[in-house]
Amino acid sequence: MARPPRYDETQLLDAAVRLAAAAGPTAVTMTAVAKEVGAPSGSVYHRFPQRPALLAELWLRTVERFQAGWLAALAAPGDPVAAAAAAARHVVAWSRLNPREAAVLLYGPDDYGRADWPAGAAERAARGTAQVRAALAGLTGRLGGADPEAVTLALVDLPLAVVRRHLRAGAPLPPGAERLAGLAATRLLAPGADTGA
Amino acid sequence: MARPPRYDETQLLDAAVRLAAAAGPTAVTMTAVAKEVGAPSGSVYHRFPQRPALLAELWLRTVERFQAGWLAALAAPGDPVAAAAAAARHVVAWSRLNPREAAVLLYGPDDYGRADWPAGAAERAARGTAQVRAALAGLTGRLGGADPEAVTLALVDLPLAVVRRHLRAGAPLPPGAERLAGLAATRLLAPGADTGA
DNA sequence: CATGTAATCGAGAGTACTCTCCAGAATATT
DNA sequence: AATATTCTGGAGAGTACTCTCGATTACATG
Repeated sequence: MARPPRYDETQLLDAAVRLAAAAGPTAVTMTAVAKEVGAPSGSVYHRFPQRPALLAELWLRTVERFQAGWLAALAAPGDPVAAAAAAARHVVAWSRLNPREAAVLLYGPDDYGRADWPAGAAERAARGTAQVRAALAGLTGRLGGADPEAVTLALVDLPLAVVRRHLRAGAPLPPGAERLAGLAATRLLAPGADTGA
Repeated sequence: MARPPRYDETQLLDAAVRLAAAAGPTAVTMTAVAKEVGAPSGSVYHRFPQRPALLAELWLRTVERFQAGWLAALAAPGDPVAAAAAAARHVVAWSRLNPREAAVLLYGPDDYGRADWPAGAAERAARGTAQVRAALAGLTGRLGGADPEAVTLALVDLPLAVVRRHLRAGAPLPPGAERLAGLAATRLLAPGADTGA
């Protein structure tokens, strides 16, 4: 018994992703989102009571979509080094398929105003990072005493580094990017040489 | 024959670095810089006619300080892999010594409003990146046909990745960070396995 | 068709920032 | 001491954005 929505949450968040990818988190103003979808600003406030709520949802939706595939890639049984390489390659492959969402992730939650997020959002973010931490710890164990710093680097930060400059420039990823990320992860975690302590 | 300056450029830029490191480029407003040094806003405009001029100088001064040491580390004669590792380690060591300036570099020039920079600034930035590109090309040659993508990754993006999450969190770098960056660069560029093409 | 409900629409108040302008203050030189 | 010169200090106009609020619209149900 109600008027049907004309601008739904998904539509507004998609617009926010475009804005953030093009010009960074600060470009995601309520006014800009409204203009992007052709709505008056009041309609945006109907979905998201304040700007921090929109930014939180923008960040969380994106990061959760990303993590789902990453965790799946990492969960592959068998050789842990191969699983690590698969996860590293996944980061690049996902970025290639979703360049705008990947560009969102090049910034950190603080850049999306985490300090002002509504109550539930902080916990949702914590759950996500806890999952990632657990997965990293699990792999560290399977690798038999590797440096946790090296593991985090190989599986998360390094593949993002492969992708970063291209995404920032709005350029397509080079053909060998997945392979480079996988190779770097493999070499970094391969047994036989100590990875520090 | 003039009144002595009370707020000089260096002082204002140092304040800008603190603000940018603490809360990102957008926190560097003219008002905030003025408040940080205890001056009225007019005094800031006396040194920098517009905000983009201040942001440009903030970026360029920081990046040039960084590049000087990096280029020196890379220029070491002898084994190119060792030179690469030295450059990678340098990135981490410099970040450890200058965490606030390093935090500035975690963002890109676009985040500092490059599109609005005054005339000379764009050229200064271009000169810097040209030097870096030349150095990277030189090392690629000395390595004998390595993948340029891999070289850039090993010497620049990867060490920044080692350092990024800690700097963003405002946390000190872990003790083994230099070693990890050097190790990763060495393994990535070591001869004997193909690095893609 | 009448009614209830959720959504839209847009004007406008409040706030923060950029930038202008100019009177006055502090020095070096003559 | 007078003068020229550079800088400070602060008020205020213009602009962009956040958020509020009430009137209005469109649909589902009985």
